[in-house]
Amino acid sequence: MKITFPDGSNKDFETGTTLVQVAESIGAKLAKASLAAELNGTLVDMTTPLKEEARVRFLTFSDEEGVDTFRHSSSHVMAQAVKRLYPEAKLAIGPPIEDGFYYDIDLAERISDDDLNRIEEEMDRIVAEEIPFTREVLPREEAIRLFKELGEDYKVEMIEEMDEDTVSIYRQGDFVDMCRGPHVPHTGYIKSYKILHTAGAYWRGDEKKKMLQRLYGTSWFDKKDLKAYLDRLEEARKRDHRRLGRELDLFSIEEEAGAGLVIWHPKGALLRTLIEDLERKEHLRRGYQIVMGPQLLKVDLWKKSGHWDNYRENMYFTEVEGAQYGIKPMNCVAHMLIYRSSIRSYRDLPLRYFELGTVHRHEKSGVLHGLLRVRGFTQDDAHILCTPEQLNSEIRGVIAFVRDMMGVFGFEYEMEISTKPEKSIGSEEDWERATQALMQALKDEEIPYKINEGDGAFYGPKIDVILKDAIGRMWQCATVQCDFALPERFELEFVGADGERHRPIMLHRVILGSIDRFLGVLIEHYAGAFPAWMSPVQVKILTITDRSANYARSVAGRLREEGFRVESDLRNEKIGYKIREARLEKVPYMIVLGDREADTGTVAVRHREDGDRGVVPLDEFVEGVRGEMAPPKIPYKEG
RNA sequence: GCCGGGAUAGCUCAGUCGGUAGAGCAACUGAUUCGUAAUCAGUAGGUCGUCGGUUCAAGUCCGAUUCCCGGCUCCA
Repeated sequence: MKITFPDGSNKDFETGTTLVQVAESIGAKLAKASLAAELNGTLVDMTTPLKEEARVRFLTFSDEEGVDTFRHSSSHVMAQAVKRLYPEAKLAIGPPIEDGFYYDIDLAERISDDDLNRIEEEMDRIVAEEIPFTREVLPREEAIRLFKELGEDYKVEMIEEMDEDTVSIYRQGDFVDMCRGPHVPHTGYIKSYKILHTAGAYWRGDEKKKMLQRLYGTSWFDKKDLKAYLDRLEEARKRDHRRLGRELDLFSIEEEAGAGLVIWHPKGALLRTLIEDLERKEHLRRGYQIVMGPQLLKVDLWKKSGHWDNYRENMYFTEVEGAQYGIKPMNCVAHMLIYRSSIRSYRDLPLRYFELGTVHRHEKSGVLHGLLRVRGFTQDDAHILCTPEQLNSEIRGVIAFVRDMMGVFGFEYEMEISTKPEKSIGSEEDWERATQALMQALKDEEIPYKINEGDGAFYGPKIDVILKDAIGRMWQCATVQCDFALPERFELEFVGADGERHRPIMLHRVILGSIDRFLGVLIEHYAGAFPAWMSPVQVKILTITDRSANYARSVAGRLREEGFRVESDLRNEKIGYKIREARLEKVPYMIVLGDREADTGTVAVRHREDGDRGVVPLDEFVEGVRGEMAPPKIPYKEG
């Protein structure tokens, strides 16, 4: 029986040889590292005996499938430990996820953090026992009977909904789980793991269904990798924007003021202003017009826009002299009124209305999260009204804009297109054309994307841009949405070249999204060490002794004249202490001034990254850093 | 909103069995005038998230509530 390997080589084996034995014949190292294998394109266990000639690829922890297999087996080991300690526990699902795995368990008793240690101890025993994972294939009915006997109601429910005639199950000792597999050969593989925390999770992700207990864990082939991962989590904790926001005195969110309402302190407000100034400048360059709408609009207008019917739950309302008003959750309505305020010709289009609009949304209490999920935030929002012919180039303009802005901050991002959902308005052709326009725009700009079928807004498809925070959570920032509904509801029109009235198409788009959320991600991205142009304090002047105070004041004055943002530390403290504090504040440039510098009109420059840069004349320092102190110039070609 | 955990000085945290509140850092005061990540000494700082209950006595036990943390659902 001939077995062929990925490099094209092949070898003969007797029928019935297992994959483990095949791997061993190649090398003990490979056999030890192989977690599963791909047999003629299908994932199988290493214990699988071979019947006929085949192509084989061994999967180790450096293959994605190998990692998934390993973590999936880890979740089974954890589940077995749980079942040993809590025989009445019912198992739901236990898949691998990025960097780990989880298992959802239905158990009346609450699993506390102390219990996690007990579960880990039980897992240690299971690992030491090196229990083999064995696969069986049962007829569907028999599998249902088995899991009914075991009281595993969730497994029964899943099998009953499956189409297949047979079901594969895996056993490890007295533990049985329904599972597609594959698994590692035995439990002894799972040596480097940790149960991280518990959480609630709805059965099947449906908030109407029962809340189960989810145990999150992580596991690695190597002890070193586990430690590296736990260290990485610790590092991420240090760059958490909520922690840095307090340490750098950027913002606060206070119980007294209300949940999800951000209070920007001077340094944070300055940071925000710098970003907003850049945005205004870039929008004007790209043919947007800056507009501003009110914070409250009458309820009738929200009824007309559809928000009353579709978004009321998320809105705040107030009453003034008997009239009902809604606080805006979006900026679009005022923009509609601006468009409608005069007769528009096709020659006027596209019209691009831009607003740094502060909106308020009533978010459920459990979802609030620092700056990343709040109840009041400012969007860099714009509504583009254009003809159907202009749609493609307008979308491309937005995509290019997103790319340019993300480039400024060095962000990696992912793009997704969300298509027509089940509940939607508008004609089939409109949807098709809009979706094609979005796809074509991404193709034209050579940006890869994935498709989220049926995830679009009810009024149109959208492109979403997703950024990651410090611990890998994904946050949506930029979005481009086609909207047919609002132009219709507000009866927007333009006079075409044919002299007839036509309906414009509207693009709703944000580039950074919520400025607040974006800054949260940005703080984590830079770990608080912002590039000089956006650092609230760009230069901190540190004196060696009181004697240098006057010289320090004159240097500070000169730098301020240059437009640099400067702070001075003239306290009677040792220089090491002042440097330490300035470092913790993550100020990009420190200038150390003592008698030597005062006598020669020089400054001793220290940078937060590379330390002491030596002594230079003040003018030389100014010219040397002028470029990085100014907001970046973004390359932009019109058209 | 749901599940679990939590809230003690500006920050990080300790506080035993219910018996009158503790540390380090920060702050303030004084001394020190110092050359690239923490000088020394002293002082002050708390309605223990809030409201209610049990008790002779509550930071500690019970209930409610607000907010926070980790997830789920939802989302910029």
